[in-house]
Amino acid sequence: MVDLGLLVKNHRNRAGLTQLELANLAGIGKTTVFDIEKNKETVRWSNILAVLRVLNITVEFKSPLTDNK
Amino acid sequence: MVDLGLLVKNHRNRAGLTQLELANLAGIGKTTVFDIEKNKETVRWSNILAVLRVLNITVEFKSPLTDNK
DNA sequence: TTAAATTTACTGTTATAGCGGTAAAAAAAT
DNA sequence: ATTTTTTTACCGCTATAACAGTAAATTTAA
Repeated sequence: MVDLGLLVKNHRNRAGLTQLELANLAGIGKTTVFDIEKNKETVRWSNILAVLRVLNITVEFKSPLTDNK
Repeated sequence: MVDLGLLVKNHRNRAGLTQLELANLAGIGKTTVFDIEKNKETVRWSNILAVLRVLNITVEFKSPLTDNK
C-alpha cells in the first residue's frame, strides 16, 4: 500500500496549508489530520475522504478482477 | 468515486463468501461488512483495509501531482 | 541567535462506531 | 410450495475515535 500519510503531507505542503487550515477546510479536527499523516488506520473513512477532497486526491480500487487500467 | 460497497459485494460473491464469513476472515463484525457494502462512510479505515485484504483488492490514490500511471 | 510558526504529544470529555444478539425480509435451494 | 440460507434491520452495551485545549518539541524565518 501507499504511504497515505506522506501523500497527504506532501499535497498539503504544496497547497501551502498548515494541518489546522486543512482540518478546517475538511471540516474535521486538527488531531485527525495529524493522525492521518501519521498513518493511523483507525480514523474514519469519511474523514480521510474529506481530506482527500480538499487536496484533490482521488481513490481507486484495483484487483485482478477489476480491469480499470 | 467508485462504488466501494458494490465492489466489495461483487468480490465477496465471486469468492463464494457470505457477509458473516468475510467478517470472520477479516476479523471484524458482520455489521461492519454490511455497512461497508452499504457505502456507510463512517466506518474505520482499518476495517475497510481488512476487508480489502481478504478480497485481494488494492487501493491507489491519484492526483494531478501524482504521476503513478 | 532569537522569535514566530508549525508540528508533535498528552489529556479529559463527548459522540459514536463496532459489536453480538435477535428477528424480519429477501433470496436461493430443495 | 416449503425449507434453508443469506441479507437487511434494529437493539442496547462497550470501546474508542474525534475533538478542543494545552504545552513541549521541532522547524522556519528574521
